[in-house]
Amino acid sequence: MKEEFYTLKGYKIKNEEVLSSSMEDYVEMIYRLSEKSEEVRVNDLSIALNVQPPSTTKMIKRLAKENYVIYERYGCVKLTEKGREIGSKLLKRHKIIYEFLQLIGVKDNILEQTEIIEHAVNDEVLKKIKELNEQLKEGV
Amino acid sequence: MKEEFYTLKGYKIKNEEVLSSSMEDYVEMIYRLSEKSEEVRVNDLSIALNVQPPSTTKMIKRLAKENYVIYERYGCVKLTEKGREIGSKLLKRHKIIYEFLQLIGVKDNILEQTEIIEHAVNDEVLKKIKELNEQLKEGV
DNA sequence: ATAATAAGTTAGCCTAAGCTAACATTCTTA
DNA sequence: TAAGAATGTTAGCTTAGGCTAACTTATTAT
Repeated sequence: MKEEFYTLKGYKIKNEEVLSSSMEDYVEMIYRLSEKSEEVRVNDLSIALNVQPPSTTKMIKRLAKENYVIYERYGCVKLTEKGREIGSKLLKRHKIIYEFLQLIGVKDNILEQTEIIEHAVNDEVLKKIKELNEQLKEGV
Repeated sequence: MKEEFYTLKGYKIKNEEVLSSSMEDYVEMIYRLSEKSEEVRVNDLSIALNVQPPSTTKMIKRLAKENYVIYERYGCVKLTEKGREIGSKLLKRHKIIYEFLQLIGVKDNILEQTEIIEHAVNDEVLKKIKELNEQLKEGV
């Protein structure tokens, strides 16, 4: 089997990935915020993601067009069933990566590293890391 | 300490990262190719990275401007000292991630996953994963 | 030595995802 | 209930990093 290298962008295109990293960030955060307050608004999201409101508006529109959220101007953001499923999956993924980093002894910027790495792992890798976490916890 | 979330792009900006993921891909590949043939040309790189030649030309110019490579039109690409150091580091990083994925039993698309994940880990995480690899190899 | 081919460059387009400035809407409170 | 504050939207800019089409330069083979 020939080795095939791609630039990162190349993989994105090649995989016709459903959600971009940014989209994932927004969906994951909407999911988080939904757990606390029924009302998720553009402003909350912007603050939570350290982004300016126009960026959020733009992304929300896109997510709405692709049926991850329901939204109407000046209203509040609600995940669709599809969005909720993905959000839940993304949050689990986040927690697994976070735990992994803790278990291997990473000390600095764990949250930041989690946020960066989580977008990079596919289902199989995530599953293996999850199993590894269990092993690491046993062998305390 | 307050939790701070950023979108991926947010981290990129925040960290004023020296090399973007794409730049890393190019430098790493130039380094790889340099190991085999003294002559690294735009075309070789384009093929190796699955990218069209104009993309390579553009990136090479950028890398030259930022002193990672030396290049003159229609010539061949050479890493500077700085570029070589980084290339070597990137290649090591690649190998560590690749080995990690093998060790935890990932079977599908290991190379692709490596290429994606490698850009996401910082020095500390890499060090911890490297140590973990050693442990995992011991406990065969 | 010239014609054909291969390699490289330039110009200009596209998309994603940020941003600011300016405007619109909604909420709050005197 | 009207004014001011807060929130949200629109328009349009920016940058990175792809792409194609068209052109230029270099190499190879007759």
